[in-house]
Amino acid sequence: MMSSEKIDTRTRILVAALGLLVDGKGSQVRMADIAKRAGISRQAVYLHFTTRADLLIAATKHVDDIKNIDGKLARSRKAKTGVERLDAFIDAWGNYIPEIYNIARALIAMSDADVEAAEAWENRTKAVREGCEAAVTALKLDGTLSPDYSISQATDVLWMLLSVQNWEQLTKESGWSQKRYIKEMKLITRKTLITKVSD
Amino acid sequence: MMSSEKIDTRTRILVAALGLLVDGKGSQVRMADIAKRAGISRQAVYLHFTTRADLLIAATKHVDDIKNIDGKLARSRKAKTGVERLDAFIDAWGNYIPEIYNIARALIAMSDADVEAAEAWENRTKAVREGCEAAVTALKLDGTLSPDYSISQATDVLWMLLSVQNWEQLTKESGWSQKRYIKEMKLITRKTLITKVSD
DNA sequence: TTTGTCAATTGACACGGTGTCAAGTGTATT
DNA sequence: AATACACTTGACACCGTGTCAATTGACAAA
Repeated sequence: MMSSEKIDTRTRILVAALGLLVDGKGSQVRMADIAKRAGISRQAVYLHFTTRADLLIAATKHVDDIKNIDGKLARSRKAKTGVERLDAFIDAWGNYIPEIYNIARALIAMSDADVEAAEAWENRTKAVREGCEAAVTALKLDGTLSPDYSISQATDVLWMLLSVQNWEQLTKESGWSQKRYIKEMKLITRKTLITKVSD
Repeated sequence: MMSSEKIDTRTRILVAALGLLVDGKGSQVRMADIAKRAGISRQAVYLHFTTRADLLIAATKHVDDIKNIDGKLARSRKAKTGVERLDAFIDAWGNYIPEIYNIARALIAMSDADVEAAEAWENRTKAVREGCEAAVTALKLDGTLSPDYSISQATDVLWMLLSVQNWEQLTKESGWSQKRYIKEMKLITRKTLITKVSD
């Protein structure tokens, strides 16, 4: 029986889909392409996933498992001060974005056609928002959160700043390196969210 | 003959498309829907626009003409100081976003399937970027631009902050009012781009 | 009045992509 | 030998885009 060697067809499909999404033309990946890459018939894909959206959603979950985003985010929660925690969160999430960027694009593209896809993507962004809120709350507890904002408002702002679209714009349109993106985001969030330390 | 009264079919189509985009389900607007609303046959639409992308692009230009975005942006260029100019630009562009939001969505959605649509949208964002650059340059001349950034870097940041996606996230996801969006954007841009005046 | 032009109409169709269905094949299990 | 299961092949319905051909109706010029 061999526990390894023969990989689950379902995961082979997921891997194929991810492969195409990564080096492919974003949301233009068709069911037939995925099947071909997985080495099975197009129809067989439907034996494992009821719709394209279903498959895409499963693909993002699969990436989460492999890359262990939860673990990375958890580590950011251990930081002592609020500012350190903010930085750690930006490190964790900001460096995760490139990993899921292509799938994100596909999911976002499907979102206005497919409710399921929209919900899947919303779940993910909501999770990020929670991370933002936790970081903001830590700032508040330290007394370093800017008096301009309530926790909820500051969360809105941080969430906006750390959106996939902003990452996309800065790195893809403006040509920023990943390293620079992280560095500048830390700076911008400091400037906007953290109170002026004058003593 | 009557110069008015009988409106150009082409514009009737554009108006129909815009109407559907505004109160409709974003990018889900079909050629048949537009034709129906314009009161003509689906095929007749193709007598005026070669493709759906073509129509959508023409629709954005039509909005620009009607709402006179150029005029509004031009006014922002008259401000005396750099900071005033930045505010005026945010007022002009930020308040224009809701007008084009739905068309923007449709255009963005088509962008990874249709090269023309992608270019049309890119042209528009490029125009916004130029506005950002002009505002940033004005700050630089005043000596109020933060030493953290070169003109080009500051433009990247401002451009990112004023993206349609950020407007969408803050107003649609976080529930900010338009008024608040404008107010907070002015604040955030000040905090990130403007040097601390300590004297 | 006839002729021509032009916008629009009707109806049919090709294409590409998703999702479904039915019948068949090969292989491992019992 | 019988059964179950994963997968295959081939056909097909559905939808939306874009195309084509033949027709209609109005208005203008001769």
